[in-house]
This record gives sequence, structure tokens and C-alpha cells, in this order.
Amino acid sequence: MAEALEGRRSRRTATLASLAAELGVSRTTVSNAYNRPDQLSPALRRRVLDTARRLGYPGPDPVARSLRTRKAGAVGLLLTEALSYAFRDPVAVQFLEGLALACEDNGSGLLLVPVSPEADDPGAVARAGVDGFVVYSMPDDDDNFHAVLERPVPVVVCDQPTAVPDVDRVGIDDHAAMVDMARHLAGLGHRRVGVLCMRLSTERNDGFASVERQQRARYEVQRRRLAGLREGFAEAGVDWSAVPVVERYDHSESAGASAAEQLLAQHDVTAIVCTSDILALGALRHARTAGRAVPDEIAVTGFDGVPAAERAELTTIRQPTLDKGRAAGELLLDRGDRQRSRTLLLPTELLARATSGPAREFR
Amino acid sequence: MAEALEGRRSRRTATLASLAAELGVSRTTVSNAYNRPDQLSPALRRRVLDTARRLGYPGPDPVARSLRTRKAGAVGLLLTEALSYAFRDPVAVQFLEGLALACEDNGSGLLLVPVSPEADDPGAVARAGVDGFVVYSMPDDDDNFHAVLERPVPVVVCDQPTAVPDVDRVGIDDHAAMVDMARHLAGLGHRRVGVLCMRLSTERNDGFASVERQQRARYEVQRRRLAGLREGFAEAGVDWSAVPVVERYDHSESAGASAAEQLLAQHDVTAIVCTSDILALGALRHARTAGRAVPDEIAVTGFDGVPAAERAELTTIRQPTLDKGRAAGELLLDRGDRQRSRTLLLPTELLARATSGPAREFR
DNA sequence: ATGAAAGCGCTAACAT
DNA sequence: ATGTTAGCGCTTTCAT
Repeated sequence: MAEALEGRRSRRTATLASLAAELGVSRTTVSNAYNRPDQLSPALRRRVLDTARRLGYPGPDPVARSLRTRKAGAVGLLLTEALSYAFRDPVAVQFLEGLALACEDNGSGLLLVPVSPEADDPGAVARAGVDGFVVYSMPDDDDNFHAVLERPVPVVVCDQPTAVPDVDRVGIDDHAAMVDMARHLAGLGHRRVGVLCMRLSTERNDGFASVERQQRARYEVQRRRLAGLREGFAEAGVDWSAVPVVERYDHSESAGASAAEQLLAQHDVTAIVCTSDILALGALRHARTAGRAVPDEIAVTGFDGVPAAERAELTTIRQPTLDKGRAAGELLLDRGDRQRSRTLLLPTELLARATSGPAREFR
Repeated sequence: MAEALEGRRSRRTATLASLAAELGVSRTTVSNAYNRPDQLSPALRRRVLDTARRLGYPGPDPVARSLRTRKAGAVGLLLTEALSYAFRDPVAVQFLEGLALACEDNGSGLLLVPVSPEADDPGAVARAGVDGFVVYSMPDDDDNFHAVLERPVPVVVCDQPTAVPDVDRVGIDDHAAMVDMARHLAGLGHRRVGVLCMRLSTERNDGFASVERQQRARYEVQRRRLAGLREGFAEAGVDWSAVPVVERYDHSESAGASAAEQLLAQHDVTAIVCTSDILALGALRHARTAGRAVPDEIAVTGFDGVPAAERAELTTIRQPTLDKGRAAGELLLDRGDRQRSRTLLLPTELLARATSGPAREFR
């Protein structure tokens, strides 16, 4: 009993070679017994497998096999945040579901690479035994991302960074989507608007973000969404330099709520545009708490189209997150002998729901 | 450019040995340049790294390193369902978050093993390059689980199967929790009750489950929860053989809704006890659709304590799902030289909320 | 149907 | 601080 436990505790006892010796056959034969049953007589195969069981041989070591075959049988996933964040953000979860679907179809494992934002040890990436990487939404100039690019395996990026030479990418047109949103609100008469956005750099800055900071943002997605809003509102004559943009480092409802509070404390706006549903849900919560009627007094919009946004009847941009995950996986796994890198832009959709309506002045 | 792509496409060009040859140093030195910077002069290290870059050497191959060091740097996760299910079930997502937290702390990767319920090829388990496995809620006698036990690495089971010799386990007292729930309802006067449960075997059976089927269930958790209910209601004089139990293979709200419908079509009960929140949420939805007032006309209870249950004010049993995940990871990763296997039972809590109230007869 | 030979690419004693 | 030696455990042509 204690011995069985011991046996399970990584003490490899028999090897393919020792088993072959015991049986008086070659290693090839033993290997074939596991990997190519048709290459040897059923009787011999039985004998091999029985002896294996008797000797406690657990079958070919997967790592040794991977070394030999040069296939790990797994896809690595690199995330912006700590590993566990993947399960906290509903958008990430959706993306992962799609990616997992693609892996499943391919019989590939999915290895979540343990990156710690603090310890900038890109070692984990270098140590990951994978056949390729999917990179989910990383800032420009990220060490871990660079480490991924060093690895001689295919890479697919989701969302950001864009424009990495020779790397496939799947994403959406963040700019165009936000131009749409701006037009939607401008069409409802909104001119005095405020914006809540996600972090723009890797250093924490919870507060207003200057136009310069917006343009220098290290997160391309945020940069493009803000630029889209700027362009869309410009069409309606809104001077962007007067539009307050509040940034939050953490991506959570409470961050959204506090950002909304900070915004409204200093600016009299008729609409709060958020660059994510989570932030918008927080803004909604603050509006309710503060007794600001939505959408009568103030409009609130999101981005992503998560289930909770639907329940809240949030006006938002729906993006096909699950499809992005699946497409990323397929791009990585089904690549034939394709030489050129590909970029896949998936469609988005403006969902005008109950949290946006005519601006106060127009009611 | 095309060459850079080619380079990324798994054609390993330089190796540690060729780099050493080029430099005229030993392989050890090159290895040290990467793994033990303190073992060689900074100047030499620079030279090694520079030459590596020039030659396109991507650093030590992780698989070869794993073979040599006998460490994969990753934990494998085995799930009941297809891989992607992990991201669809909120309870699984929570568990994974906890597990990821433990992995993170340990610098371990998390490998989701691609098991397909259909193709009973336990090969994926055998091929996973991991230092140990976490097994999440598997039925008794599962092929993939057996394959895990064959591997000479530590294993931690969450929930089920219980009582596997020499394997650590983390779980809750499902039986006791449901005794509590039965007492809660019985205390409110409920005597005519019905139950909605999750699948009891790997073959689909969407319909009523006989007492015998309940007792033969291959899913220990369901078996224990039903047994707990039986015991708890027995204290109030309820004859279990007259209690209708409706089983659903799929775990989804719509499964819960249809099960509730099936139950109510044939039985006049004052309470529907569900073995999961998801099923209960579905039952709630059906009750609303069918115009049955909850809790006035009928009580509905769940199990798990997911966020959606809180929003619905569902009476349920809260279990510390995230903690289970973290504990499973810690049990696997922080095992000292412990010889005995351990079982960790985490506490649960009955949350009496708005979906349970006095039985009709007692109002 | 089975075997022999030749590595896959690396690290860890142990020397020097 | 650097080199020597000795594998880690396996698969895969190519022969027989």
C-alpha cells in the first residue's frame, strides 16, 4: 500500500528497455506493442503488455516520446494577466471555451502557461513543452510575448499586439466598432460624453487619461477603441480634447463603478461610453446607487456582449469571442503548408438596448 | 521574412551542442549560460547569448530538458466532460480558478488533457507530459481515470470517485449537506417533494430514476446527495420510494426546465429539490413560465452556490468551489515527503433564501 | 514480424 | 570557471 503510493510518486521503475530485456525482445517490439499493434502478433503483444503490468511498467514515457517525435501534443496559452485571471473574466472564459473546442477536435492538450506579471521571468514560456502558442491580448513590448516569439514554433495572436511580422492573428475591427458606437450616441443627441477605459499601460494609473496618454497606450485594443470614438464623435462636431477619459487598472465591476463616480464628480455628461461590458456594468451600478436614471438622465454603453450585459439590457458591441478562440486554435492547428501569415477579422454588431436613449436635451 | 516564418515553424536549427562547437566551449558552459548564470563569467555568458542570437538558437529545448530533469513543470487536469465543458460550467470555472491560483504560486503550468467522451482513447492521458494529475469529478470506473492511475505520478481527486487507495482527495460531505436541505424543507412542512438530479450513469437516461437506479448510480456525488435527501426526509416520515426523481444527462438550465416540467406533469409536489444550481435555475424558469408561484406554490432549491443562484435568491447549499480547486493544487504540489494519502473535506453551508418557504398546507 | 543502430537535445555529477 | 562523461527513455529507418 505504502509501496503503491511510492510507485505513484514519480519513481520510474521499469523502462521500455528493461522490459525488452526481460522479455528477450528488442525495444522496437515493445514500442510497437504500444504504438503500432498491427506490427506484431497479438500473442506477443499480449505477452508484452502482461509483462509490463507485472513489472509495473507504466507505458512509454510521454516526455521521452515527445523528444523523439518532436511533438508535444499541446498548445500553449499566454495571457496578459496571471493564469487564474483567465477564469475570472467572462470574456476570457468564452475565448478559452472556443480555443478548447479547437484543441479537442485536434486531440491537442491546452497548456496554460504560468506567467506572473510581477516576476518578469519569461522562463515559464521557454520551459513550456508545446507545439505552438496562442497569445491572448498582450500589451505591446511584453517580455513574455517576446519569449514566445523566440520559440521556434507557430504563434497565433488574439487581438493584440497587431502587426507582428509572420504571426497569424485573429481579432475584430475595434476602431470601426467604436465609430459605430459613437455614431449611435451622437445620433441620439449626445455631445457631452465621458469614457471609461481599461488600463493603458502596465503601470497603474487610476484616473483621467490625457489625450497624449491615450495615444501612447501600450494596449492596442484600447488605443483603437478610443481612436474610433474620437473619430465617430468628431463627425458630430465633438471636440475630443474636451472628452474626459477615466482609466482603471483593474478590470472589475467595482473599478467601473468607481470610475463612473470619479467621472461624474467632475463632468456633467449625458453618456458614459465604456470600453468593456464589465466596466459598463459597474457604471450602471454606480448610476443606480447615485440615483441617476439610465437611460433617461444618462446613457451607459459597453463592449463585448457578455451574458450579464444582456441581462442588464446594456447597449453594447457584441463580438464573437468564442469564435475568436476557436479560430485561433484552428489557425494554429490546421495550418497546412501555408507560408504567408494570416489575419482573420471577425464581425461585430452594435446592440442598441435599454441603457442608451435620447440625450436629456432631446427628450 | 519568409525565412523568419520558416524559422518559427518548428524547424530547429541550432542546438546547444552546435552552439558549443561554434563557440569552442563545452555544452555544460552553454547550458550554464542559460540555467546558472553565476557559474560562468559575465563576459563569456554575453558571448554565448550573443552567438546564440546570431545562430538563431532559441535556447534549451524544453522537452529535452524535461526528459533530463524528470520534471515537466505542469499539472494535468482530467475532467468528466469534453475539455471545453470546463469553461461552460460555472462551478468548473470556479474550481479551475482555484487550481490555477495554486499552480501560479508554484510556477506550474496547467495542462488541460483533451479527453473526448466518445472516443474512449485513454491515449491522451498517457501522452500528457505532466508531473501529476488533478482529477475533477469523474464517474466510477472511468477509462481515462484508470489511465491516470497507471501513470507513476501523484494524483489528487476532487469530489469523485472517493475511496481510491493511495490517492489524495478534496471534497465536501455531500450526504450531510443534503440531510440539512431535507430537514430545512421538512421543517417548512414539505412532505410531497420531487427531485431533479444530474446524470446517474454514462448512458443517457432523461426521465424518472428508480430507487434502484439511484443506488446503482455511477456518480458518487449524485448517489450521496440522493441518499442524504432520503435520510433527511425519512426523519420527517417521508417514504422515499414515493418520491419522484427526474434525471437529466445534460447539465444545463434548459435540462432543468424540462425536468421540472416532466416532474410537475405527473406529480403534485410542494418542493423541487435539485442537486445543482443550474438545474434549479432551470426549474425556476419553468415555474415562472408555467405560472407557478415560487415559493408560495412551490419551493425550489439548488446546490453549489454559484453567483447566478445568488442573483435569483435561490435557496441552496454553498460549497467552497474555489477553495476546492486551490486545495487540490496544493495537495498535489506541496506534498512534502508525506507517505499517507490525505482526504480534505471542506465545509458547506445551507443558504435559506427566497425560493423556499412554508409548504402550501402550512400557509 | 522482429531487431540493430542511431540519435532526439539536454543536464548533472564529477573532475580540473 | 570550465570541461568530461554518461545517460534521461524513447522512436524510427533500414535490415533481416
